[in-house]
Amino acid sequence: VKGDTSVMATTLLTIGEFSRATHLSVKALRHYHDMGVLEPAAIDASSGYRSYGAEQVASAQVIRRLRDLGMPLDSIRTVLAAPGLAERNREIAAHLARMERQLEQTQSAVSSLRALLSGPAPRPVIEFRTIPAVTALVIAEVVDGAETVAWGTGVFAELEEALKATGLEAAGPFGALFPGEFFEIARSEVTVFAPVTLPAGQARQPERHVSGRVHLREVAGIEAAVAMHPGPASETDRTYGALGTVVAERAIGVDGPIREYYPDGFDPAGDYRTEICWPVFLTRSPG
Amino acid sequence: VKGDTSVMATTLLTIGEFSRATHLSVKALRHYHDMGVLEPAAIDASSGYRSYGAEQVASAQVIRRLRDLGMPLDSIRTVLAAPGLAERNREIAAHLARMERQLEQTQSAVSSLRALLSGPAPRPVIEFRTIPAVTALVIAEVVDGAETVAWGTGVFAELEEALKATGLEAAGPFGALFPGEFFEIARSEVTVFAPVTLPAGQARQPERHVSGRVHLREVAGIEAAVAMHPGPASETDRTYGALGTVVAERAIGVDGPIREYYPDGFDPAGDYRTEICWPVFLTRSPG
DNA sequence: TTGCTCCTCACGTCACGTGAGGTGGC
DNA sequence: TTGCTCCTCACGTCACGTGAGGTGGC
Repeated sequence: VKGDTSVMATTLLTIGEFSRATHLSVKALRHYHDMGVLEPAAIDASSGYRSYGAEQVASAQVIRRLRDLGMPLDSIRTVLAAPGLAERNREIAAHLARMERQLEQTQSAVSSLRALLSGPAPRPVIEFRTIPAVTALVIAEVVDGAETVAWGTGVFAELEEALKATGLEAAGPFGALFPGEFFEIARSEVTVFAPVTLPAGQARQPERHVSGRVHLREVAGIEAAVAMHPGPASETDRTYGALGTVVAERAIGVDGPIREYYPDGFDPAGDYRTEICWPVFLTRSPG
Repeated sequence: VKGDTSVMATTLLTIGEFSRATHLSVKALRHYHDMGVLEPAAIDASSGYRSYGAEQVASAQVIRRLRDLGMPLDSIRTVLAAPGLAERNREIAAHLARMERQLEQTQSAVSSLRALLSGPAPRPVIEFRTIPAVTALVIAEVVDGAETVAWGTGVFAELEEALKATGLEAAGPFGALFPGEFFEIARSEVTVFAPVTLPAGQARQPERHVSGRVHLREVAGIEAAVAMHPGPASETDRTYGALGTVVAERAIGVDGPIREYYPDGFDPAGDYRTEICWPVFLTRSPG
């Protein structure tokens, strides 16, 4: 009679049995209860003993796999509570995309670690230069350090389109501005810009919306220590180190944002160079 | 004169300058100081201001990359303090190996998550069976959950060799015993065994050392609920869930270790089946 | 009656981030 | 004199693990 499932609505398991059936630790199961991720089917009023329904094994397995993938409990709760498949899959897809970005970062960390350990870098050539102000198509947004590369790809594409749509003439390679905080707290407003030549006679206006996220405005001129990094922007750390050192030695560093130019364009998949400009206060004619 | 590096032994940077040059946050740098991972070149006695030497930029970059790879600060300290290249590379290689194992686990989690979400599993066929005691070549060690698969590969190879070396006749597929704790706390003693037939007339001894980690001893008989999982041992969770549920419904679960058999051998890279045996107390003739 | 399972706090872990509250140099 | 940089606590985060100390059912 015990095995007659047509009579018993639900088979209840103790937390220990449930732990062995799902390969989740008892401590983890209690934690999931506290966090509202997986509520026991029943709780004994006097003893506090938890009981789990046999049909909860499926949910527990999903939780275990999502945790194996590093998904936070908050997201898992959302996934399990999702009303439809669409919302559920969206949350999971978003997490897998995060993981993919992380994997890319890991791969780049491995390769630059190899480079770092293979010996000292060739000292980059550093020159001091005055960079004049330009008018530019500009997108500025607050960005998280880890997402900058992915974000940049979309932003450069949008600038490219705006350049075509407006018919403005490009006046040099694309660039980007990173405030000091960007490196210190890995999150701040980043400005990406495409310098343009205004048609002769057109007056400069203070700032004008163009389309989507794109505005037309002036990008200030600076004096800077400049070095060309031979590889993509994701691995510029050695050149940053060299620049920061030289500026501390030979000039007065000032507060403005650090600037990068991408003379070969910006293509996360391919190879391109990155010109790094570290703002300084020139006290004498450089050379 | 400020730029004359032949006179100045070391250029010192403030923590802010050093932060911008290395892309490490000020908070992180202070933490690395507290942890003894990266000591500032100088500390002002009255103000407590930290100063970093320009040549410390290189170490900081290594630290940043190792942190990007998830290496704990303790290991990083070891790497940086390593007297020779050999020791340093050993530590890094060990970490990369850990990462590789983790990546494998992630990949398996993605694929079984896909399976879990693609709908309910076919109910496995479960039978109740009495498994007799056998004499076996045995290796037993305390193992961490995450490392079980890698550990198993070596262990099975060693058992295979011992089987050849002793000339004993195999008496069925290789198996393994997992105490309940193994699933509850993901770490405990795991026993792997190769059943053998003793030559006629040879008396059974209590336990005998054979070679390396291999012993010859009896593996106890049990009564068990048994199900064949169609895939490798790393993705048995659905079958475990079904078995745990059925045992709770239809039998009295007992305390002994859970047992797995590998009738197709054990090959982490390839495909093989896993037979799972959940110990029960049979109260009536099963059928 | 003795183990065994289960319970609830409370605290530890790890690598920082987040304020609070205060000081020194240009 | 006013910002700006830097300082030191102290506490928060996240997903549990690790005891301590105690209770209920066979």
